[in-house]
Amino acid sequence: MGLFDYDNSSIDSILKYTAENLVGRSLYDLLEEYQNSEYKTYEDKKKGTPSTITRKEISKLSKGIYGNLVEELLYGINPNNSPDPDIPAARVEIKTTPYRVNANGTISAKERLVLSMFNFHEENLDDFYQTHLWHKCQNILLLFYKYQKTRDILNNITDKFFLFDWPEEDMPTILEDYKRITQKVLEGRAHELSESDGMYLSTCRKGAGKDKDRTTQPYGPELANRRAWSLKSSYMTTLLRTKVFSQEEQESIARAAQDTSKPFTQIIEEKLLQYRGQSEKELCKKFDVNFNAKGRNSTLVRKILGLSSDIDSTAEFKKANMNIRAIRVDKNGLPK
DNA sequence: TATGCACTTTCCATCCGCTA
DNA sequence: TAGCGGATGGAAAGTGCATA
Repeated sequence: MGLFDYDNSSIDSILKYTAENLVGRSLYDLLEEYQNSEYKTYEDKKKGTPSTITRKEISKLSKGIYGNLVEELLYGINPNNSPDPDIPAARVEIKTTPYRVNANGTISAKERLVLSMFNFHEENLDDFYQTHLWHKCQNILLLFYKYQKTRDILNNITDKFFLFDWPEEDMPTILEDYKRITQKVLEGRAHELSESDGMYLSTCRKGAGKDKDRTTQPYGPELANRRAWSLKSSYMTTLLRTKVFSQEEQESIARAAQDTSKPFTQIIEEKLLQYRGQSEKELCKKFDVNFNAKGRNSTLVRKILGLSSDIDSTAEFKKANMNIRAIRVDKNGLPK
């Protein structure tokens, strides 16, 4: 399937397109395809009119860069903060969210999933199915990527996707959570809301901290922190473990995380050998390392291994009793 | 049983881009 | 330009488990 080659009114088409065009690919791959395409938006592709707009660079420092880039590069949607779903015709909201692999090999959600802002004045406080939240997030296309602290985010690969359409068996709990939360607002206690109000559905704080970003509430005089609807990280973790990743996949991930069958040096050597034939200079360029800088070798090795700069203190290296400085890449990019 | 460590959860803070 | 929405990063506290 080519870029933007999906039917934006069909959930099945969107899922098929996602499976074929996103899973297993990095944002660098997507960016390359996007740059080579004459169409820059879904609308232009449908009209058959090559785009004339120049793509606006999104800062690498932007916190929402991953989600914004996926929407822009893969689905041809310009980043926005509309209260409507990202793909209105199919009522699909796209959310990217990280998961992490724990030291014991289990999978957890890195974070709660923030759904949409909770406007105390405008939100429907009686009927969940009449809320802005439901309007926007009825169908959520969850795109999961593995969280890696220091890795260049453009190298992240989306490895799983899941259409979250509010599982029937979870709805009684979610509706109870909704009641508990809205009851507080109806009683003028929006300022007392907490993430622990719900089992699955909750509200998390938004905006600046301290007293800098408080808002009024409809039934009480006290200013309350701005809040957003969210699915709790514990619920997201359960979702990952029961519905997103199969038992087999989890066992495989756990085995890989706990694989002690190979000496650590061998694992490292195998990683470095992927870059056989590339010079150190080429590798420095590829991994954005200053070729002329002191200590470039260790920086390069760290980047190749996708490990943090405080690597010498990480559990893996402690376990292996190794020091990164002992690893060298020669002028041909081979481990020595 | 006390202690330390790893993991999990909760909360706070901040940033960036878009819109009115 | 202020406010809003979407997102990430990190600190602190709670919990469970292994070990001495």
